[in-house]
Amino acid sequence: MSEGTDTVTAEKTRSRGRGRPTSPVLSRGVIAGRAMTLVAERGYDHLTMAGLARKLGVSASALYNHVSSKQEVLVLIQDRLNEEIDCSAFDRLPWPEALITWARSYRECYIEHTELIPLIAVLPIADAPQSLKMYERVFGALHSAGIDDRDAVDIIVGIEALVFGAAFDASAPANIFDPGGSVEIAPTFARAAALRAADARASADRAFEMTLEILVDGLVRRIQDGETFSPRRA
Amino acid sequence: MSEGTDTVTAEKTRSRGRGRPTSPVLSRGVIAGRAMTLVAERGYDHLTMAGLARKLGVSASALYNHVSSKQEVLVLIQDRLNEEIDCSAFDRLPWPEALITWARSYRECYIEHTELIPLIAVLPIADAPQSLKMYERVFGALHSAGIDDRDAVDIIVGIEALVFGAAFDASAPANIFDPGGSVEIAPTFARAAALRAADARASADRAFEMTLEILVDGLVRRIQDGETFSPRRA
DNA sequence: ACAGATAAATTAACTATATTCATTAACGGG
DNA sequence: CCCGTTAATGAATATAGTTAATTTATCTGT
Repeated sequence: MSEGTDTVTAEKTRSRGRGRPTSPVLSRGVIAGRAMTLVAERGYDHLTMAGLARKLGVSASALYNHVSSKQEVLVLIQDRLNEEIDCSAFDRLPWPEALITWARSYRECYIEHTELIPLIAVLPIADAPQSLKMYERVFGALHSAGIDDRDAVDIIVGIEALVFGAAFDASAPANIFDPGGSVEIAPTFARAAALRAADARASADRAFEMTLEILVDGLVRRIQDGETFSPRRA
Repeated sequence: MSEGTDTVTAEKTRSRGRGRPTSPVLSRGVIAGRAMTLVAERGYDHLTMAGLARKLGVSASALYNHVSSKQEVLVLIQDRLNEEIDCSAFDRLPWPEALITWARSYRECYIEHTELIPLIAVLPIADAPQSLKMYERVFGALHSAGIDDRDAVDIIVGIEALVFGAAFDASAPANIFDPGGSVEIAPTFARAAALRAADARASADRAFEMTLEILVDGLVRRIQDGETFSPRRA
């Protein structure tokens, strides 16, 4: 709520007609903030350039003086989002526990924004300083633990994959595994899936925690045993 | 290539003007097939109702006689896609290896279609018989291995999460981790990321294989040790 | 065989959204 | 004091998904 609370901002200090306002209404930061709250309130599919501009008390085309496309707005959102991921555990816990805490926080952030995952997962981080800072911190912890560079990156990538996938799962409807009228196709699975539907979110959390724990345990074990990280094939 | 090879199909057998054609050009099956090849050729963002119709030699609005929305076209695509996932390993390999083979094939299928993941990951499978058949097969293998119902579902969900996330990663551009002008923010990470950029796809494959292997190893170990699957918290 | 209902296509229009373009007006340095 | 820069404006364009009204061959019942 730091940059203007409602539709029209700075009404007094800027001219209402055409031409240059007394003090600029827009900036990349202001746009980012508004876009975030808009997405939080109404979901990504309601984020339109026109709607965003309206909330800012400005015309849509004015946005293009500060960002060159809607994609760029998403980059701004990404950086805001990644800023909320809690990396502090790397300062106070051994790396395995810190990794788990980080992954948990990472997932929490994206559960509310699964629509952004397809974009963010393949978005270069060149212009996202917060994301860079995060990676540096995680990577540093793994590096300090004696894990070689390539493996460390692979570990980060692997956990990120799990996090993104699990975020989808957590936001899926409870009846996702409901076979509907086709129980006869999958009788035994249907029985197990029914248990899950009772509390879909808790089940999703449990599956994530289990997978994450097994994964990190496996990493620790491999390091203790001095095994190589390279997989059997490929 | 089974249902018409080019833009206009069945030219001789149907009337060209308005009104009911001699034999129907469209059906859900035909639409699904064309949509699949279109997505395969040009990517999901080039799949438009108009473009699809053009490829079928038909007007866009004609599609709405067979599907009620573009979303429904996606459901058709989903079932076609899941049909291509190779589950045969569960018939000839021990479950840990079969699980790995299945996950590999699953990922391969979705690497070409990451745009569909956000939709498919949260799509109820009630009307997707192929997907149901797949789950029954995987679940059956885990059940036979003595894994209890709830854990078996969690394992499937966990691996699926990894698969979906890894599919994004594999389709990301090579420069995804390139810090651009901000090297100073993440100096050590930047060095490791540069190695990765040399062959991004191979690196993505390696990260996936490593994570998958550790995960399945961990599952096997827990079963051998008779440990519980429930995680430490949540 | 005929009449009406139905199916399956047609064209045209409607809506929403991103994006571009020419224009306008205040500010600030030479 | 003027002129270039900045940051807004509104109008226009392009692309999409979707709906509506219409047309006509085929099917069905009597």
